[in-house]
Amino acid sequence: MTDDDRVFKALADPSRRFLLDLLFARDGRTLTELERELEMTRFGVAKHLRVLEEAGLVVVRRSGREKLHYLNPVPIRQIHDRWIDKFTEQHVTALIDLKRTLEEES
Amino acid sequence: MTDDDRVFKALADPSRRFLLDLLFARDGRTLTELERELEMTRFGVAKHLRVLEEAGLVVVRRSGREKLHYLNPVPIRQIHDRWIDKFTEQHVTALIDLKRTLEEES
DNA sequence: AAGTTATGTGACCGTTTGGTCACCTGTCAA
DNA sequence: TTGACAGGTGACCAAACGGTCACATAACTT
Repeated sequence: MTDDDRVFKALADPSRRFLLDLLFARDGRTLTELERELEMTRFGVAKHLRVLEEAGLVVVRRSGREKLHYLNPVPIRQIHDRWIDKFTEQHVTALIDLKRTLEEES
Repeated sequence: MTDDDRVFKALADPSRRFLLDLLFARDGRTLTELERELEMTRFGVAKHLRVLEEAGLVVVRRSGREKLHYLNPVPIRQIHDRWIDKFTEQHVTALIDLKRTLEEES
């Protein structure tokens, strides 16, 4: 299993993406804290966090018996850079901004 | 199955990511042309392309009996924007550039 | 010390997924 | 019109994945 394989496999599950959303909104949460937000047993959440951690999408810091989880944006940016070059980036961001503007008007 | 679910599921397979790499290098290829680059039957490749197409990562244009495939960068950019805000983006790109520089020196 | 809180492990099971095959449709060229 | 070429469909099977459970370890509290 290669590094990037771990990253994409980790992102393939909606529960794990939701965990990233939670950490994007607020970093440094514990397993128990995150568990409350999902309709799933603690074991399930722990398993998902482990997958995210092994993919490098989440980094952890121990503090006593607690394990604090942080979002690591680097792998996400690398996905971006793999298929979007500097030149294309300008067009795409402009396109997305335009789309957003049009949707707000309607 | 939501839109973004389709995108992430599509990206979860290494063969499909390789197809995106091929189209990133050169757009507008046919199934037969792409098939030559993979060690897989035509049916397998067709199935993967279909998944990429349904996810909106690849768009197609018919030309007679040929089907030309193009890479669509928009969903990739949206993944980026989901977990990297404007502020963080600067730090992350700087970090990745630095990492690349250090690796080139060694 | 004893109870509570936070997290970790390995097994288990139903579902999904990757890849192949036999067979079929549509298009171009001689 | 006959054959070659480009692509599509539905069924099938082995392997991987999501989620749960019983059980276990470690740290804080009183």
